[in-house]
Amino acid sequence: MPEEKRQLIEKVAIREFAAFGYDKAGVNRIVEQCKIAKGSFYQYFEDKKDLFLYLITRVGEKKLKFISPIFQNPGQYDFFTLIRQLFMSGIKFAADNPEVTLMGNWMFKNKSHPIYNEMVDMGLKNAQNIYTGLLEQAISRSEVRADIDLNFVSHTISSMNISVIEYYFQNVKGEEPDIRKFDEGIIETVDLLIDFIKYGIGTQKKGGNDND
Amino acid sequence: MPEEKRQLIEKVAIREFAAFGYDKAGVNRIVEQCKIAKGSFYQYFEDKKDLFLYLITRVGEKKLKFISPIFQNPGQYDFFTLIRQLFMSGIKFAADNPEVTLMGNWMFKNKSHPIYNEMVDMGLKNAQNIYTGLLEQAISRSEVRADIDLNFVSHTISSMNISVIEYYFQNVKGEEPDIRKFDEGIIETVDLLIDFIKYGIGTQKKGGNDND
Amino acid sequence: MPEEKRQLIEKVAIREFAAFGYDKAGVNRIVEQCKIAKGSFYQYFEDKKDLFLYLITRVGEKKLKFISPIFQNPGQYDFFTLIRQLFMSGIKFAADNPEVTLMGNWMFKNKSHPIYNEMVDMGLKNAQNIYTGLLEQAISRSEVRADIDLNFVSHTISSMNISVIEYYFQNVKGEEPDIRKFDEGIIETVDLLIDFIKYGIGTQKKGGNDND
Amino acid sequence: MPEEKRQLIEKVAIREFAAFGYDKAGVNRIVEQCKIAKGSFYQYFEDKKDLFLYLITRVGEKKLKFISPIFQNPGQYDFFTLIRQLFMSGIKFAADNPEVTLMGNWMFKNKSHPIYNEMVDMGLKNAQNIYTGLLEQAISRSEVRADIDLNFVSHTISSMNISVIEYYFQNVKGEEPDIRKFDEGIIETVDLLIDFIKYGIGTQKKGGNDND
DNA sequence: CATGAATGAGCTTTCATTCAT
DNA sequence: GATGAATGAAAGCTCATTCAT
Repeated sequence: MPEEKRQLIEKVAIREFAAFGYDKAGVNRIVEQCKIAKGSFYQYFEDKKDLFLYLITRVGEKKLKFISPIFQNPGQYDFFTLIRQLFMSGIKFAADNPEVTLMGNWMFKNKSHPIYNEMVDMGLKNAQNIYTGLLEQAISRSEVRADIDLNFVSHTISSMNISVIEYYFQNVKGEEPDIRKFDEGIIETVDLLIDFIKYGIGTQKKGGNDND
Repeated sequence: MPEEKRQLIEKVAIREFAAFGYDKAGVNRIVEQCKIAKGSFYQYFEDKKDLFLYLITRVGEKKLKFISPIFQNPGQYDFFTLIRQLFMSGIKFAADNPEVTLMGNWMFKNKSHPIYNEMVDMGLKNAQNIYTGLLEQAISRSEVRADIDLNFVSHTISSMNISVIEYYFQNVKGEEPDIRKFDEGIIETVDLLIDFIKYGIGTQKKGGNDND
Repeated sequence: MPEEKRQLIEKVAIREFAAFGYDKAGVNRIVEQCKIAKGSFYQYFEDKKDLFLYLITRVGEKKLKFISPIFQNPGQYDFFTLIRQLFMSGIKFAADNPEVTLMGNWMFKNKSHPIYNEMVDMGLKNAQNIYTGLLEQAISRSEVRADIDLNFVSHTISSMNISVIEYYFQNVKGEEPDIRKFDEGIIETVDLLIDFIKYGIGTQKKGGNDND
Repeated sequence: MPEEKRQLIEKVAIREFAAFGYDKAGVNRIVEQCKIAKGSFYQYFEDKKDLFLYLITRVGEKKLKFISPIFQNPGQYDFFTLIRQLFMSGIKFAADNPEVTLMGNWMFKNKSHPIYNEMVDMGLKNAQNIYTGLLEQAISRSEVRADIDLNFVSHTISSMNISVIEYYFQNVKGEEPDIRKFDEGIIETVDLLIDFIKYGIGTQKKGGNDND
């Protein structure tokens, strides 16, 4: 399969899955937009499922490459700075690749869909695992309270990651694409969220350990 | 429509929508499981959409009735106690009505689906609005920091609500239904989450205002 | 079946058949509008066909009664005066009973429909037969040329009868129901048609018999 | 779509629409008779409506091509000769293409059907317009009386055109297809009709011009 | 390898008719 | 007699997948 055609199919198919979700996405529409024959499509990909899993894999790689610079010197940042950077690049990635993001979010939100299990069987890690690792490190460095449930907190932070991206999509939809304006607004929002994660939203200081 | 049959259809249809989502849910499967004729179904409901919206309405009513005791004396609890109770009864409701919950969550996670707009056109409120109101009150009482973005925080707490329910479903799926065990585990989890929301997960006290 | 209910069903059913034709007419809609039970309907009538044929019969009787005065002294009028009167009362009947007329016209225009044969098997005469009789008499009185094909001319005049009614329906649709205006316009139109039938539309006199 | 199959579908579908009308015509029956899969049908045509409108267009073209020679030298014939030729070729066309004709007549007789408007929106002319133009010309040439209602007469002649074709179908149905016999009989019938239109059927000459 | 016509099980929905109450 | 819930065949249409060319 020539590189050019592969990229075309990828682009069109991601848009399709992003717009309709896995079930309602149509092979017909994809091949029509790509102006390739249906038969050709089935020579490149076994079936719709194969295409989807291929794309999910590629998307994962792409996103990982996008955020990997953050992990080059993992020791030099504290946990909250790290996840701030992760959230920021997550949103930057979403802004640059909205369709890719929508597709990824669809998968995240449809973990009961049969195809989700097929995905995990392929060995794809999801973001949650990353947070679990970072949290363990942060606890060992005393940056994070030790009395948390690791799995639960990583799951929750993961949800917040998706949540903030969706919030962004909902609130900037239709606005003029002033990049600076976007940056300012979203930096503020992420900072609020990190603040939220770090300190909560209560006015009282935490429990009895304030006086220690 | 006799009460008995209405309940049967309701139960079967909720399971269907929960398992497959709106689009992939099949009227065929529903009538087969109910052992009623296809024609009978269409005497009870105009179409698939009608059934879905009817169920969503019923589910909303049911859930509202379930959590309404919390709002009987809204003044006597502080914000964090209130949302703790909301989360708790949300999870209790989810545990008692897993399919109903899955169906509700499907709707929550598919706000771009055409049927979502039809639902809001019917006047159904979603959970987020509740949080916005509670947060405003909490800020006026100085229970919550005033420098938060109301919409964003209510959106995030709403997501956490769903998130914790999903976490619960994933982690107790398959286990024996030992109610006591569940209660203990989930109380702990919710408390952790409320703690999370209230104080964050950082070991440091918030900013400079500790010394004020 | 009480008289009151019979008349209601008749009225509603005629409107239904007029609006949708035999095939698309719905028993559901009829019983809904009549506010009678479906079961009751099938106690009055064997099936949809039975209802239709009953109505067609009644309509035929009604129309015959309406135009019968014309035939009380058939000898006193010449052929063209008679059919002028027939056309006139046909249109008057159509104006007074538009739905009945539409239903009758549907049957006239769907002679290839299976139900048409069932109708003729019941022994219902159609208008064409009337014209055949009148034409025979007119020829014997030398009011009409003898070199015509009886069946063909009666068929054609019959078509014209329907045609003028349809023309009327199309051209007065939406106008205010000023009866006088209607009468004037339609009298003129019928006179033109009778003129048409009597003398044709050519400017030349017929053939060589002008010089006789 | 291969020519062979296109012709098969066309033929079968025209027969179906001719026999049952638009609403009762069944895609199922069509594909069964063509021995093609249902899916194939829907690759050729968007839906039933698309098929019908395609056929009506084709039929219109076919008929227009059939009668177009008549209009090559429109000036050389008087009005009555022209419509005689139109009627004659109309019947000839009907004899050669009975199903096509039945389908066209169905449309003519169902002007209140929703699909009729879709047809006129496509820009298809109906026969009536042709007669209006010819009549205007004929009046200016003093071949036709000037005191007629143009719309009404063209509408009536149009009806007669359909009427004569139906008369023909009814009276030759079942007879052996002796072309010569047909020709003789139908020529006679059309001549009678033209005579009818030209001079009417009265024995008296028209109005005051008898004494000229 | 490329093509796109062919496939057919599956979908949602309709409606005349029946029959137990 | 009255009722209306129950019926199920049949309709129009979709779409992932196959395969002969």
